[in-house]
Amino acid sequence: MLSKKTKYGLKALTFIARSEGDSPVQVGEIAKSEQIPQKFLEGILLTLRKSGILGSKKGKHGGYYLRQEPSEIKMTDVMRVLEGPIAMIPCVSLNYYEKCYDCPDEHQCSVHKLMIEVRDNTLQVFRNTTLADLSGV
Amino acid sequence: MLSKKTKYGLKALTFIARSEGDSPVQVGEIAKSEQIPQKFLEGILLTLRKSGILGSKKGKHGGYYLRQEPSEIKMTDVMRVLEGPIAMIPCVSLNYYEKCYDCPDEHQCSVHKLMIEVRDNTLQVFRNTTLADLSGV
DNA sequence: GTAATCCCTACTAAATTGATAGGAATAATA
DNA sequence: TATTATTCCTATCAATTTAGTAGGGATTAC
Repeated sequence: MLSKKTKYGLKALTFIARSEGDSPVQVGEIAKSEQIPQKFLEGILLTLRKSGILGSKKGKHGGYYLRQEPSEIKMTDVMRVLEGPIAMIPCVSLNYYEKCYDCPDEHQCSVHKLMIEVRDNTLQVFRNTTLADLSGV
Repeated sequence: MLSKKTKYGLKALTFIARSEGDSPVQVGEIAKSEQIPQKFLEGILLTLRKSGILGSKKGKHGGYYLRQEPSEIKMTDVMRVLEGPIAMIPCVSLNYYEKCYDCPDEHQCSVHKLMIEVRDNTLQVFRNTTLADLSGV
């Protein structure tokens, strides 16, 4: 299941991409428009900022803005920040690999083989999709 | 993340497929060989039996067996029984559709569009993979 | 009748999720 | 300088899910 965090994060990014203006976009504005609990969204945008996807401006008239063009922001990066590893199981994760304690030889593991395929297909989608595709910008 | 339940279930099915003999395969045998807690595995195999993928024989010399040839057992069915919906979000689920309470028009939702693509790609993998592919039988 | 096996229910500890609360730090502006 | 609006940070919490354990009933082979 996609977490609410990821869902809200994607919606917020889309909203920001569509609000391309001079001034940054405020959390309250996004929260209200997308029906997301504001305090929850605050934390999500903070995560996105710390990961380098968003920039922020503090204080009055502050808010968030994209650090790159929407067409440069790939879903692989966004999803890894929000949802974590793309692989469904650590033993096939490119970025968070971990051996299965119960698997003597993973090249003979049926689950491993299947999950490699799922991962590759999902990766292909995320690599070929940018925020521009999501937001229509 | 793939649950342990699903991982164990897939390994057990693979084991049973590879043990094609006259007599059914016993839980204890699978648990020992695949390093799965036996009581936990019992419940998983029960689920697979109730869903019609496995058959069982009770009593002494009892155990579990496949109801179809491995090449007839599709991953779509297995995954739905073990892991639940294949879609990452209910609003793109074919079998467990649910509207997002916060989404006025899902055809304009960026998350929706992305998750449809992921779902289609994952479905393609599961539709084209059978237990025979997993077990090499 | 005994032993082995599946079947079923109930329980539990730990982790995760989806928040909420309160306030510190910062910046614009009157 | 004081006020206000905003991001930033930490802590807490309730509900749910996950992974597993426990105990015993029902059924079958021998």
